Amino acid sequence: MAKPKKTPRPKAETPKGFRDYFGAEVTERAEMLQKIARVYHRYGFDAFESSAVETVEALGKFLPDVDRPNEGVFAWQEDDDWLALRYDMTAPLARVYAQHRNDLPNPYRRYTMGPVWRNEKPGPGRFRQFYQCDADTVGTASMAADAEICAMLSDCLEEVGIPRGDYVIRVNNRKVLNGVLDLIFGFDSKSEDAVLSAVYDTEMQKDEVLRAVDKYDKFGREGVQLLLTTGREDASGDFTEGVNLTADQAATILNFVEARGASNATTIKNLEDLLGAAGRGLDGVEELRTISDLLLSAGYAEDQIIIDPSVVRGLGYYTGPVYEAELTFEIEDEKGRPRNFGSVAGGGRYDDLVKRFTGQEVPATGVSIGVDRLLAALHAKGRLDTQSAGPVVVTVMDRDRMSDYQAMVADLRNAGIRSEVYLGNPKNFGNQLRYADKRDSPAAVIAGSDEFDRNVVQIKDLILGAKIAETASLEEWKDRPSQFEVPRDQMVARLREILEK
RNA sequence: GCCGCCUUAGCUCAGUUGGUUAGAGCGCCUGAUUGUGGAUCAGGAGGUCCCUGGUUCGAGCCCAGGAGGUGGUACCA
Repeated sequence: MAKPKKTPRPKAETPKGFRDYFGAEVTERAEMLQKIARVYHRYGFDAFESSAVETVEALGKFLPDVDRPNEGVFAWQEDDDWLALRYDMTAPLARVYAQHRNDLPNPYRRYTMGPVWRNEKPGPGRFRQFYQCDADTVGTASMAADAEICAMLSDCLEEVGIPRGDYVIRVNNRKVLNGVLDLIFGFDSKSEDAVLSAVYDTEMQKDEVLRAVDKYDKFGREGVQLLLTTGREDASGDFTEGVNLTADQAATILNFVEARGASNATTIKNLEDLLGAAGRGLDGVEELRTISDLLLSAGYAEDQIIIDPSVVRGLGYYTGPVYEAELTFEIEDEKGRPRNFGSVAGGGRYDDLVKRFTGQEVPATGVSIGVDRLLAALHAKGRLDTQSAGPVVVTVMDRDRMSDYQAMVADLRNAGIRSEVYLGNPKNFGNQLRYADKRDSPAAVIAGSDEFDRNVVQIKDLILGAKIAETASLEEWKDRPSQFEVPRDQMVARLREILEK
């Protein structure tokens, strides 16, 4: 006899960076997705859904290399192909558009929602699987498309319960930032006479500058100043290399980042003044002016959508306008410290993404709403009625009358009332009410032989009962002030009254 | 990836200078009440003190290494 090998029990745990969603968490998100989708639909976007798995090749430059095969994405090899879970909705859209471009209308406008996956270190409120809800317009370079996206984003936020004034959509333009960098580095690296290695170094440095500017929100002027010049030490004593710019160069950049004026018109004027005669930066400013004008005439005020030169949105694939939605109200974390929620949505124009597939430049612009973050923000703010209504529980007094109890829930269900018969062991009656309590049931139905003989049921208002219990003495409590008797044929009507309260 | 902090019951945490049987609150289960949620009272279950090795007569406590968690930071389509 072989020794029976004890197989270790599997640990019941969610993998790191993932989580489970129960009851109201699922329905709340479904409702939010539906609200956002309705706005997108109203704006004329078409519903669309693609597979969660793409070839790594189609997803883009993030090829898993030999050393770090899973860096960033969840990828695996199948025969000779590398496959991966999508990490956003935009890269799949570029693939789909390139693939079906002959059959799709032009411009193509679609919205889509679903989970995306990122294989990276999870943080507080940051998971490796999360929901996004995207809308994009592919095939037009018109700034009207960008303006529309911003307007729609504003509508979405208000639709899900964030009133005007509690959010702001900040708009910037990559072309302006690049114009600033041209100014700093003294030449356009794309020109003919540029030395190749110098171009490379400069481009690297430009990326680093963008990264530093992106942290303006987090570290403030001083922090970015340090990052741009000599480097910065964080709270834990870790040191981040600086970009080694001169103080003058850093100051020029910071002047742009802080160029926001009291109104969009002032901001635009500031940007023009700072850019002087420099080339491509001014194109960007002109685009910002167009977007701002379009939004103002569409009725979106500058307390909702503002031009803010400090918006960067990563290095990314963005080529023109970029947008970011931020919640402006303060929330507190578990320890009561005020916390900044950061951005809940973002997007921008990416004119080169489809080109990877087709070789032709296809202008496109779109937005992505981080649904989980938005939900978390609403929760933290207490703007979500978390009280999920449980079912009416029909208790079991007499197991031989099961068919009568089933008839009761059938009546309730036919009347549209969420209800169920207690299916656990009915021996201990107290447990049945405790169960109803735990389920957040609004009411329980009670009927034993006594009630059946007289063709009545007891209805117990559990919400009222809980309220009474807070103050009542034992004797008052035992008196069952929240319970009353009704004829069987009035059960549905009386329960409906309770539910409507 | 880098830096810091942490790891004892389902949860939140005590645990003295290294000392014998590791505790509390909350939660859970049972009963007082087999036809009634809360409160109260009585009782009960629940532990690989993260792992491995070392020091010691003796380790939850000291030392070394590892793992996991967490906070910051870096990267982030």
